[in-house]
Amino acid sequence: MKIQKNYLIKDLSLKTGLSTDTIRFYEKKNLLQPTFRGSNNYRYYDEKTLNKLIFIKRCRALEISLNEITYLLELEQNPAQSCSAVNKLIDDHIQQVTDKINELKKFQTQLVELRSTCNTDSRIDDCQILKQLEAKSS
Amino acid sequence: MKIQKNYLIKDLSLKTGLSTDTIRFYEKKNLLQPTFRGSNNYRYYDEKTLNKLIFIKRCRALEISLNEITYLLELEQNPAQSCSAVNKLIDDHIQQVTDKINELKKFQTQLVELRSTCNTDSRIDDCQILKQLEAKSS
DNA sequence: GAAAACTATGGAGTAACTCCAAGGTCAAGC
DNA sequence: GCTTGACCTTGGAGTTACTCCATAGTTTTC
Repeated sequence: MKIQKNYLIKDLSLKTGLSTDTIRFYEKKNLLQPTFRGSNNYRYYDEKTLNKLIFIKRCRALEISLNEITYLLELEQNPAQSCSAVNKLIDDHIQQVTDKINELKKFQTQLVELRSTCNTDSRIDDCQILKQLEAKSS
Repeated sequence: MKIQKNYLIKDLSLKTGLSTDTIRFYEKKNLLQPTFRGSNNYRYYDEKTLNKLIFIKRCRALEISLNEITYLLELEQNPAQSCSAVNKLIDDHIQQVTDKINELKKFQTQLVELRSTCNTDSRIDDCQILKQLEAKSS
């Protein structure tokens, strides 16, 4: 026999490290609902919602978007299905992260090269960095 | 003797590849102003603004923020000053990019590891990916 | 019985745009 | 002269994932 605990929003906040604002924001985005509202209109939550929030937090820590999380939560509703969709989502996300890393590395290279063209002693009107960023229309 | 050309916003758009919406947006953000307004209230620009837009576009291509660009444009107003502030801005920006790359690499590693725990044949309720993202409260 | 600590709602602000609607202007073709 | 199309204007909403604030009601603590 399991004892059903009810949590106020602050309890969830303390247990998850997410702010109450964030939890209410997730509700507005339809990621979760309070189990019920008290007569004072306060939100009350159960253990399941706590676990859901922990799930969301772990996903966010991997930069998985709220839309992607919504999709994962939907998938969890069909326990008998193959988890290929989960795998695909993670694969896609890995690809996104990889693409972003490559893009940033390109910027990094260009920036370092740009930076190397100037030394601190120059005057602004002689700054090679600014010169290179400016137009060479001819 | 230099011939002074006037451009409409569409001309700048075609020459820079930035949308007219973006150019108006930059104006709202105080990065630039039209040289004058016609009697029809149309914006007219000169060559200097065109060059400024090219400058902004090149900075944006390196993910330099509009705030940082504003600062660079201010620095250009003082040609006699040392360009150490420019160097510092670029150095800081390189650091930001580097930090972001490292963060993403961490995500990448964690995601690849997470992904490796599951194969496509599993059922959702047996999916190791979801299991690991869920709470282990005990 | 008052103050502190909680709850609620709604709205604004962040970054850098993009898209849209409603309406005015201008040049070309007939 | 008139229509058509391609411009131009402004203002506001939508995107992502929150965060912060004001205002107001409730509950707990001293």
